[in-house]
Amino acid sequence: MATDRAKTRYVVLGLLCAGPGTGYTLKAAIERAIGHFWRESYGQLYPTLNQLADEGLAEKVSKPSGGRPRYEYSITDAGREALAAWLLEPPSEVPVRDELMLKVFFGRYGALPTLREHLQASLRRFEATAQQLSMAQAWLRKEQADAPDLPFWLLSADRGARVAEARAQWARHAIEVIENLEAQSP
Amino acid sequence: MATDRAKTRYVVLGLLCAGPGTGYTLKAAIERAIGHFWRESYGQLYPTLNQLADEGLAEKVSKPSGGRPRYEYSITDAGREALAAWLLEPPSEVPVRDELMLKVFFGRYGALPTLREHLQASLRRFEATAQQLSMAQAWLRKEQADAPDLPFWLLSADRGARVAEARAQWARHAIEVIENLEAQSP
DNA sequence: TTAGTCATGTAAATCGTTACATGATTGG
DNA sequence: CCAATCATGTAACGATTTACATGACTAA
Repeated sequence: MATDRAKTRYVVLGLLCAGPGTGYTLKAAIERAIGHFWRESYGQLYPTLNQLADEGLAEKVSKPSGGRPRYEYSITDAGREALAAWLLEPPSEVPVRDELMLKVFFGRYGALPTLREHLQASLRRFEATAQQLSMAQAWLRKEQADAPDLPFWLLSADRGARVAEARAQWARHAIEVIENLEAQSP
Repeated sequence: MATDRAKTRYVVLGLLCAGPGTGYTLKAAIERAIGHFWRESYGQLYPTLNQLADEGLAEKVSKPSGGRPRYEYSITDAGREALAAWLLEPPSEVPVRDELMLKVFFGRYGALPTLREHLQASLRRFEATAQQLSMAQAWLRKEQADAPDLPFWLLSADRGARVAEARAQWARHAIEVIENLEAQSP
């Protein structure tokens, strides 16, 4: 019974709107398209797919490729309705849990050089994300120019890029602050 | 056995470094000080406190106030060591799961006015957070001017303010985009 | 007197990751 | 032939939330 805290269902239904797919291809699609704000594991994905099929929100069709078992899922009308209903509900707040920030906040009880290294590693990741999402936007504008989903896809990439850029700027500032602290104390 | 994916332990240990507290006051401190990047429930907090006491990382002392039971916890040397050891480890990546973004990404399958309302509600929250954290920084500089933790506290508030500001700017842009789409289609 | 705050916990349910288990196909 | 990729799943464990249960103190 659709516990409804489980959002995996809607991720799957949303992606199936763009066309049928297997557990494997959906996993790849999640990483590629929404990986900057959502992730799923196979352990979550495969049971959810079977559950959606049981509930009639998706249709499961065996499409073996070679000797390999393969199940393709497509969305049903009931599935589209379930997705639309969920889209109407106000989104729940982000459950924020950022371990880097914890280590910054409690920074005084650790070693400054280590903290700086954590920050530098994070900065590299933030920069990579920001750049990757900027490129994604350019690619979308060029290659998906007439997809009806385009504005929504652009918006999500844009949000990712902006947040990553803000995080990167903050990290640069933080590294400076820590370096100053390092210089002041032996 | 310190499963070590459980970060609640370190949140508690870190806060106890600033002085002893009860489960209730720690919950309040988490919300006030690190609520913009971390949250805990009582269901997590109280068992963790007892566990830390069992392991000798915190000391539990009964301090009833009136007829009311009350347990004050303080950090031990072993607790400080455990915190310091954890601070050395590289932070794990943020497990990102942002429901608003999911609703934006799948926006085409829902109603535009509803999406706009979700965005407007989120914008208000982002603006509130940004403003609140800016004020927190000013307050910290004034009232905690000589706390040795000051730079670390400022850094975390700064990160929250920057990210919230970036999100707010994005939300304003997103609302515009959705309004344009609404104007274009009946 | 009543609402709000202070205060501590447990139990059930669920959510989610990680590790395990297996094996075919494809490109170099 | 070997590594990477395609492909599906389960089991165990652990993390986390939510609801429940209880009750004293305090200020308006």
